Amino acid sequence: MALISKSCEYGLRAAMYVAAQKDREFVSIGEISAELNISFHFLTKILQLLTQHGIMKSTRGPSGGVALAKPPRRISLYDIVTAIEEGEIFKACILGLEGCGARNPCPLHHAWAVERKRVEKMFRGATLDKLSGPIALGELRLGD
Amino acid sequence: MALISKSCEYGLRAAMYVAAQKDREFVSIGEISAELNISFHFLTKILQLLTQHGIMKSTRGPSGGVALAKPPRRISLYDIVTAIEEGEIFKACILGLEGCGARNPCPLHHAWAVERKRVEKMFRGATLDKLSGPIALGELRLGD
DNA sequence: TGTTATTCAGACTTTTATGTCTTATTTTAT
DNA sequence: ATAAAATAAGACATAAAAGTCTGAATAACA
Repeated sequence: MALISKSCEYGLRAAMYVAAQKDREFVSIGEISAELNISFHFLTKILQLLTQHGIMKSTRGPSGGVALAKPPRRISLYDIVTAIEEGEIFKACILGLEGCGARNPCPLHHAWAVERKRVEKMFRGATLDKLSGPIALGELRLGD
Repeated sequence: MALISKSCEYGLRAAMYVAAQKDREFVSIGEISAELNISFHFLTKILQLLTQHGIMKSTRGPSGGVALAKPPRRISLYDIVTAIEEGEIFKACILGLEGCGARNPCPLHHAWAVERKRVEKMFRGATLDKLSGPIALGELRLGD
């Protein structure tokens, strides 16, 4: 059940990694890719999406890297997912039918609408400030 | 949020279509593909998976086609999904981490485990007998 | 000022998912 | 028997996702 794409998985993990580095602001993409075992160039493109969406910021040159562009409590995993995934991710019909909705529903519409909403809430509620502590302490893992 | 693959969407829709044909047992794949607007050869391969898993049965020749291999109340959308999708679809970590579990969890493990279980229940509870009536009446749609 | 470490941009390649086509096999009916 | 209508099997093609590579731009520092 690949709810989200690899790009998205990587973006989420990277953002949480940055958030967990409390004493530093900018973290290099090289470090993130090495620590989380994600292809450097691929990750670079994903993080560029996040900077373009105002979720992260970046500076080049030595001691450069990426950093959160906003206070961690104002960045949720929902923000990250919607920045990376294209399309109305939390609106789509589970059977892929166009225009599936309360009027003209597919057989799973009503049941799925409930679950979809719950998952959306889960992502909206998961802000980086809540997650960064346990991650920094090693209680929650982002890699192997 | 493509929870399931296209193959899976097609397989689910096709099975529900067959279940909704109360007065007939065998339905040709050509009819299903035309009615649901799914590529004929692609659908053929998907339905072969379902017959190989004992969910459907098939006969060749004129008036042949595919039919449910079991009473509709004994076929759930969960059965269909797990027959088509490979891997432990309802077990996977949302961040794609190997060995994510209660011990050694990813940051989303606990929250996601709850939702995942609910979605699994939704699929398990959705048996073809419950869905076929409203579909046959045109209250629930399977295509455009 | 030059060197180095970094992100940025985009072309390119590989892999996986999706879709198409052709040929064989089976079944029914004439 | 023969023809027609269907599934079975598998090769082939296309599209999308994932991953790689190269060069340019930028920033820090000696």
